[in-house]
Amino acid sequence: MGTKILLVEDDADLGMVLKQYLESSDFEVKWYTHPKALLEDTEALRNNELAILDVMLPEMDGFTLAKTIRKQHEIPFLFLTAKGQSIDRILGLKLGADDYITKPCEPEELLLRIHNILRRQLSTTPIKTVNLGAYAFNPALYQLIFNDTIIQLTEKEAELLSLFLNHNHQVINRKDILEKLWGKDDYFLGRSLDVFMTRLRKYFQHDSRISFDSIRGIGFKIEFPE
Amino acid sequence: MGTKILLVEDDADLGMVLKQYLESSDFEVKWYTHPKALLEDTEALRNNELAILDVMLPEMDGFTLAKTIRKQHEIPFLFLTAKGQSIDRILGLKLGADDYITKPCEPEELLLRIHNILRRQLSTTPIKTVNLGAYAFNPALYQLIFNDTIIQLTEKEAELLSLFLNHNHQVINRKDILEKLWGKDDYFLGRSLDVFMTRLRKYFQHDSRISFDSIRGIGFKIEFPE
DNA sequence: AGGCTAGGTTAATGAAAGGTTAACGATGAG
DNA sequence: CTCATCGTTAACCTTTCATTAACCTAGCCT
Repeated sequence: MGTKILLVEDDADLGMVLKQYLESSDFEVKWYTHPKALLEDTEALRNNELAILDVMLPEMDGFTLAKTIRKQHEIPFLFLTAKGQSIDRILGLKLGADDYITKPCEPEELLLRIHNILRRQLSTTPIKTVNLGAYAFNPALYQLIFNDTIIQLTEKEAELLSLFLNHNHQVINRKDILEKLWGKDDYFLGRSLDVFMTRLRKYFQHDSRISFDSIRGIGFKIEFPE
Repeated sequence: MGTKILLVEDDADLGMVLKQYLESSDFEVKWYTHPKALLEDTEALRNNELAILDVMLPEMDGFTLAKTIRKQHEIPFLFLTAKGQSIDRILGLKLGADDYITKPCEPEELLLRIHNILRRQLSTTPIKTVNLGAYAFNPALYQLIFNDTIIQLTEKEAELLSLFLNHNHQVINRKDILEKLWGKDDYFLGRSLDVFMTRLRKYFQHDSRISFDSIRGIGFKIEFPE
């Protein structure tokens, strides 16, 4: 029994080839020719582990489709792009394990990327929501729950919080945070980080067990209750 | 200034292009045309955060190079492969964050993969501490641990202590200390050093085996238990 | 002994890091 | 086009730390 993969590809020939190739590599493939067909198939979205999306699709491009799906489901994407096509938007999605590959692609490369994603997936997909003292956090939906009220976090807030969750009880460098979330480290981004720290602290002010202590010259020490 | 990257590429044209492109993207790039040159530059291996290796190199291919470096240093690799080249061996390396990209590559794709690697990188760096009698010292976090309590040192205190650790049982000149930590030696910096000595002595007052004895006119004699 | 200097100690000072709040400007939805 | 949203930048304030200053003690010389 193989891993279940969703495939959205409008070109009938390519779709068929991919499906057969992946099936021969021991995956279970469900193939859609229209983005909408996948969106409506919520059962499939819940039970599959990877979605391969063509970027050029009728009605709705692959990135938009991915973004729409992300609002509800936590599933990694592998995008199929034509050579030279801009991939800036992948950076915008940024949640987790996504990757992309250019068409036409080597079969082995496709398999490698799929395996990479699944490998990362395994180690990084935790529970749907994490309990944080008096709070609960859903990383996929950027939501923080406190006393039955939902606090909708922004993308960066959620990313930062997710990063901290993976480093509970640890000290984490400013520089590492900046590299990881922003890709580089300069003065202004550092100030930006400070602004986000203030925001996170405000969200968590009602549970004194949760703290983000600053360590001058180094970074922050993260504390969440077990 | 951005993240430091090592690049090994024997083709002069491509090497130069890559170096310039990455520098324009705010990375700091050190470029080698031969694998050996990198292997010998241990200082660079310690202080850099990502190595981009061409797979086809003179004398030693990129994978072998990576494997050799891995024995000593923990650094993620991004491999440059020609299209169609076998990539099986990348799977063999298997250590976490590595990735690869096929030449010729889109500039944005290169940046994307670099950022992906750096993003994943953080979670895997371990912490190490040195035992000092009744104390333990973590140089990376500037922390001194004594009886389960953490004493947060400042940057200069930690630097000074680190210097002393490298000269256990030895006499060390005032002048050398000043040159090393402050870059120069004048009257005021000397007094500053004395202030730091007082502080270090206070921190370590609970273990009599640890001492920083002054030797008039010369410097200090450092003693830590083994 | 007394004078001189190196170093010990503590407190004052100024610069830089970080905290906080608000304004700005890009982006995207309606 | 207008409005809302969100990340970034700006401005201002607080805290921290290295440096400087001031005063004190111990060693060394004649």
